[in-house]
Amino acid sequence: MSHSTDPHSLSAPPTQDQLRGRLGQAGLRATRQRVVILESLLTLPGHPTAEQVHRRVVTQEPTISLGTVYKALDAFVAAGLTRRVASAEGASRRYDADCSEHHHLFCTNTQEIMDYCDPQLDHLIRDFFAARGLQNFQPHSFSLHITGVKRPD
Amino acid sequence: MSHSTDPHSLSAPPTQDQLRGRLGQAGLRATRQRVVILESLLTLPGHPTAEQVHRRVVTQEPTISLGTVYKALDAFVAAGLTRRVASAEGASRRYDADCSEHHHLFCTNTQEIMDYCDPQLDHLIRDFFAARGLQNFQPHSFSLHITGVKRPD
DNA sequence: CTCTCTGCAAACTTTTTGCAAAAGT
DNA sequence: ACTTTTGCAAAAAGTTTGCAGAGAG
Repeated sequence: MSHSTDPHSLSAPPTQDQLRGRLGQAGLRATRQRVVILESLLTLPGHPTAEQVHRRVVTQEPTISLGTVYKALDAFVAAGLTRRVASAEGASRRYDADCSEHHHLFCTNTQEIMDYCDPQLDHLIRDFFAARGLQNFQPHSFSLHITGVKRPD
Repeated sequence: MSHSTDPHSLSAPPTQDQLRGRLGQAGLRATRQRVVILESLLTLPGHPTAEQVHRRVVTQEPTISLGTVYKALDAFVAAGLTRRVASAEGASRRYDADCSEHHHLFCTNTQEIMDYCDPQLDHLIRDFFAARGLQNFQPHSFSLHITGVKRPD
């Protein structure tokens, strides 16, 4: 993607300590379970469901329960570490470790949801609404949902 | 909303015949149930859940079952009469009778989802992507999700 | 040591499915 | 008449909750 950044593929995988740090900063206890859950969220492609996070996480922490994943994800969302992404076709809830403003590419073939960051686009949209104004609505944030098909690279 | 049009409030309520026509064109049999379901979708404010459609529809057709509402909505979506709207905070699926391209205003106070049509905005976005191009993605349609708060009129 | 978090299981909500009877074309 | 659709009820899928015991700070 020429002008976009993908938060999942940019940086080296976060260390245990970085993950613990993020949890601590958010006021959450850094349990083994939460560390692997947060790690999964950061490394799993797209916007996984609780189920997908659980499947990934049981390989590292075999006794972890799906309920714990739900509770941890709720805690992350409440703490602002993570956000819920409206799921594309009404399936399960999806979570995104990236809280910065970004947009989504939704592929109708593979059902994948990819992040798309583009400050220039953000700027364009903000300017548009700054100039135009909505009569009875005060916009706060924008997220563009782009439907289409992934091209073979 | 100064420059937008709301498909739910624009026109006079559709007649039975118009509803039947729409169903027929879509290749669906015009049963009593489907007529009232489609009517509810068109007149209900926002983007109702199957549950909400059912609650509305049982007043006119008391024996209609929730399962029928689900099946009818699925049929509408398959036929292109209706589309699913990604629900805001992971609640139930929501449906929208309007298939034309439009955007959504989501109020964080009332949890309402309002339609927002703006050809100028569409144009702006299309131009932007026409000029820029995405490397491995062929965009097809765009929908802007605007989060904010409703202002008292 | 204290308080939060986990694991488990049960409850709940939402959606899907199967099938016989009813209704539409 | 022929098929699709309905209604019902049961099952599946997804999510939440309560509580006793384990683990973090």
